[in-house]
Amino acid sequence: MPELPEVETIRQSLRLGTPEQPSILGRKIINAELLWTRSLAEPEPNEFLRRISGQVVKGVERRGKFLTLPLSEDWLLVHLRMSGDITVGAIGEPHGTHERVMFNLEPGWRMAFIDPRKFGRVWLVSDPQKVLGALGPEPFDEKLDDFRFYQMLHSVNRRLKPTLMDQAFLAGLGNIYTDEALNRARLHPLASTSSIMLEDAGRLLRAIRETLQAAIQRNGTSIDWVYRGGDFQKYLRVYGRKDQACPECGTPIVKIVVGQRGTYYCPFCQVVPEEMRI
DNA sequence: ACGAGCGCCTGTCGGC
DNA sequence: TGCCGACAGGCGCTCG
Repeated sequence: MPELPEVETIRQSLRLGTPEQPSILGRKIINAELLWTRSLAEPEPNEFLRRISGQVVKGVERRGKFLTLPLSEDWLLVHLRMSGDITVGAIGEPHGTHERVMFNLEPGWRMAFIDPRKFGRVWLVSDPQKVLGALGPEPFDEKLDDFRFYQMLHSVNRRLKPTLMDQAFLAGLGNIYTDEALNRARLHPLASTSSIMLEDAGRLLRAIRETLQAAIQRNGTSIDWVYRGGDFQKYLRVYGRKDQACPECGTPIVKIVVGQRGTYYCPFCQVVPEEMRI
């Protein structure tokens, strides 16, 4: 499920609460339960359980695809990877099937880290930079302007899509929104970063921001059994739409593999890069 | 510096 | 119906 818009949606629901559940802000963590040990990245289980008990949730923030919760003493960091989710419910309600870490909160609530595929990870650290330090800029960072983005693209020499998905380059894009943004910007996923003109870079940056903003407004994308309640899947232009008409020109969407990931694009709007033509 | 391949996991779907 | 491979929103590692 989770790329930046889905993590942002979860962040907002945890921070503000919903009609069914309260905000976790200001709540004390009575204790935690580790139901799948490998979901914990660090510290060791015993230290984790001891250290987290009694800490208060001071904030609910996000950095890239990480959920970052400042606690009274440490930082609780969560990465949902492919199938993670976080829910809040009343203590005493029946347990769900894929709960991996449970946080019991005062008074009578619990926050569950749920993760069917078990790829997600939780950290409890005093210095979040230890985990987040290598991340690239946030897509909405005001200091990130067209020229700076152009410079970034020219500081590497690789294919556009793997570059945009590299969290050290830019934090937050995953497989879906990269394809969507590239389509919006009319750029081919295999185009070389060094072939990008300043105008292309500006268009791509705007496309990334518009795509993410629209997805956040729809509460993210829900596909298959990994369901969060968002409905941006109704507005996807290319992702998962092989052989269907491009919303811009009607040309059937093509699926290829780039960096081992399914990649969808319009062969008419997103022109095959110069260097790949024979 | 970059890309391919693989491991980590469970669930779903399409084809036979 | 049942089985089996392909595939899935991510990322870290090794090896060329």
